[in-house]
Amino acid sequence: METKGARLEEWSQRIAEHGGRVTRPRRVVMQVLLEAETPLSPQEICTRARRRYPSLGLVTVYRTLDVLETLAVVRRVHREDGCHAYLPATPGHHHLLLCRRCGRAMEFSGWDALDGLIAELEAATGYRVEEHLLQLIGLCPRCYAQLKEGERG
Amino acid sequence: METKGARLEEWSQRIAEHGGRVTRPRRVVMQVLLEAETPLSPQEICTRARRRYPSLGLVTVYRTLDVLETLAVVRRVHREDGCHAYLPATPGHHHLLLCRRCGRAMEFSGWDALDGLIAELEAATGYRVEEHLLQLIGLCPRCYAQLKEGERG
DNA sequence: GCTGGAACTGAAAATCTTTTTCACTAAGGC
DNA sequence: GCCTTAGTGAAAAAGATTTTCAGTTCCAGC
Ligand SMILES: [Mn+2]
Ligand SMILES: [Mn+2]
Ligand SMILES: [Zn+2]
Ligand SMILES: [Zn+2]
Repeated sequence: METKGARLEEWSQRIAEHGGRVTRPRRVVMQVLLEAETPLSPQEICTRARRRYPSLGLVTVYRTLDVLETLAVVRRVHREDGCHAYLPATPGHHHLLLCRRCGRAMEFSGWDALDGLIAELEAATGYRVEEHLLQLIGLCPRCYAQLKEGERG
Repeated sequence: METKGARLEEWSQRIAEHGGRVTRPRRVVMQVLLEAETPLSPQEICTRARRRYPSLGLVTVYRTLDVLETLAVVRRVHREDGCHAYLPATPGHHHLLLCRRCGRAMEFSGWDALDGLIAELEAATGYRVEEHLLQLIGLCPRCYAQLKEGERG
């Protein structure tokens, strides 16, 4: 498993390669994202980042998220109650497993049995499928255990 | 296949059962949704509905969408460029097939080979999966044909 | 059919979120 | 270290959604 520091370094390099500058505000935003246990909204990112760098502007958070999204190192999470929370993205195509109780998110892949199903659907409908969005919502092991306990009393 | 009128009637009944009133503004919003070829934003719904009922307030569109979403007769579509377009939902659990060119959307179901895959994932991760969001994005047959034609000259 | 009262409506204002503008700052190649 | 230019933060603007409120309309009960 990759350390936080290594990923920060990696993201910084990606920004530089892309012709961008690695500034202090950007570094702080990246750190907050990398340390988060759950997806965070721009507002939440700003609040947390200001604990370390109080003069940070919310505008810069938005701009940094744009950059990171372009570089595909962060991903947006879609939920019924709002779709503007961001998560570090491991490279490549991934799906998301979300805990509805604690908010924890987990990426997974290597699961493209989905591909066979998509092929079937293409044959049946005439549609050409290019990409997909798959998110599973439920309970993480920890929250599931806690809820079962609660039921007992 | 169910007619538009029949579905309007059905939605109205659902509202009444739920203790709500079937008012003229609500009926107009429902009609617009039922006639749409693509998912529509609240703003778009309002514009179209005003052609028939000019005094309609945008607020009422928001409120009506809330009601219809609660009754699960409309569904929100999630896209990278925004997640606030609404679509009539056929009852039960469904997935979405979206055309990235013309915007047309198509629900599909009866496809829960996905269930087997979810069971595997639960075993592997310890997560308990309760619901999921699956949207496939690509080209509808019509748009695919047109694009291929365009390539030729 | 009327009527009374609660549900619903639209305008305006308030609130939130995101984008734009602009004068100033600081990365980082030289 | 210096220079250029990308990036920054404050403020304002633009957009989206929610709240408030006085007036209207639906419809259950007569
Ligand atoms: Mn996939
Ligand atoms: Mn399904
Ligand atoms: Zn979404
Ligand atoms: Zn199409």
